[in-house]
Amino acid sequence: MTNAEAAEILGRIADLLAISGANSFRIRSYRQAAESLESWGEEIEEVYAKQGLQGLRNIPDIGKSLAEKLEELLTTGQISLYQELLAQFPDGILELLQVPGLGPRTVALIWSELEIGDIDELEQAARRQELRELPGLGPKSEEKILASIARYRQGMQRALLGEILPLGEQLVSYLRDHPRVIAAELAGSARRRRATVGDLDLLATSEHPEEVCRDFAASGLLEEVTMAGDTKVSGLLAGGRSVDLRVVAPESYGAALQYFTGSQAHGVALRTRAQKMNLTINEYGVFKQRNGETGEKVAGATEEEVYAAVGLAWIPPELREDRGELEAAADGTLPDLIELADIRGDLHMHTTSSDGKCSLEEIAEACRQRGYNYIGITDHSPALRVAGGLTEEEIIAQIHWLAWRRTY
DNA sequence: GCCGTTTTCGGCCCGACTGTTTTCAGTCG
Repeated sequence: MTNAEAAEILGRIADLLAISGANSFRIRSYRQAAESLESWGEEIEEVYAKQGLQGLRNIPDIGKSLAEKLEELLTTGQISLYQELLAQFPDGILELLQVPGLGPRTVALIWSELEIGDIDELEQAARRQELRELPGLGPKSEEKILASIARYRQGMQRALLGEILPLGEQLVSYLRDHPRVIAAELAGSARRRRATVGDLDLLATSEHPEEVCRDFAASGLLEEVTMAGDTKVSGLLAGGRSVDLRVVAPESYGAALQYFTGSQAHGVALRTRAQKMNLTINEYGVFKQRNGETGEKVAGATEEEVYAAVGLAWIPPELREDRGELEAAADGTLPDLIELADIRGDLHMHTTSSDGKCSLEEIAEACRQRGYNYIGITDHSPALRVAGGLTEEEIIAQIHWLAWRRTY
C-alpha cells in the first residue's frame, strides 16, 4: 500500500461523503489528508512499522480518526467506512463527478430522484429531457450536461509543459498587444513550471477589464467560449484544451497573480497564515481584518508586496506547492533555483554524422558560446546503421577534431 | 475530522459566474 494508493482511497471517501451530504469540513479533512499523504516523504507502511499509530498522527492533517483508518487500511487492506459508502451507491457514481460542472449536490440529486448512477444513464435522461424536471435544474443545465459528457468522453489529458508553453505564450502576447492591457502573464501550473499542465490560466491587468474580456472572447483564439463575464472568460482551444482568463485592476495585479498562480494548497496555507496575523488575502489584495470586518488594504500591486505583508520573502512560482516553502520564506532559507546559466555541459548530443541536426563544428561553437565546461558527443555506433551510425574511424576523427579545438 | 502565540471548543480561504431563482445554491479554481 503506497501513500499514493492510500491518498486515492481517502479522496474517494471524500467524494462519497460529499455525495451523501456529510459535513463539508469533515469532507475537507479527508481531502487535506489525501494531499498531505501524497506529498509526505516517507511511505506510511514504514512509518507505521517503525512508530505505529503515533507515527501516522505526526503526518500533517492526520488526526486520531484518520490515523486509525490508515491503520485499518495497512493491517486489513481496506477501510470499513469506504466499504459502507461504496455499498450505498452504484459503481459509476464517482465517475459522474468527473463530468465538468457536475458536483456532489447534483450527483446526489439525480441519484436520489432518478436513480441515475452512471454516465450513460445520465446522458439518456438528459436526452429524454427528464433532468429539467428536477429542482434547481432546467433546460440549460441539461444542455450543459450533454456538452460536458461529450467533452469528458473526448478526454483531455494533461500535456507536457513544453507543448503547453508555446500555446500559452501565444495567448499572452495577444493580451499584451491589446491597447487596453497594461500587463499580462501566464499563471497556474504553467507559471509554476509543473512538468505537466492541464488548463491554461491567464492573467491580465487593465483599467477596462470588460473590454479586454469581450475582445478576448471574440478574438477567435478560443474555438468555444464557455463562460464570459466582465472580469473572467473561459473557453476551449482548438483540440479541447481549456483556457481561463482573469482581468483585474493594476492595484490588484500582484494579489491576483499570486492567487491564480496557485497551487491551491500554497494559497490555502498562505491565507491561513494571513488570518493568524489578522489579515485576509483575496485576489484583490491583502486587507486588515477585525472582528470579521475587512478593513484597510495593505498590499496588492505586486507579488513581493503580498508576500511581504505576511512576513515572507517572495517565493518563486516553482516552489509554491505547500511543501515547506512558507517556512523557508519566513526563515530566509529559500533555496536558489537552478538557472540556465548553471548548466555547465551536455552529455547527450548527436551530430549530422548520424541523426543530429547540427554539425560537430556548429555544436561545439554553440556550446562554447553558452559557456559550457564540457560536452559529450554521443552519435550512434555502427550497430545502428539506420540512424547513420559512425564507424570506428569516423569516431576517432571526431575525437581528434575536438581535441584540436580545445586550444581554440 | 483537524487543529491551537486568540482557543481543547469552535472555528475552518475566498470570490466569479451560471442557471434557476424572486435572493441564492452549486460549481469551479
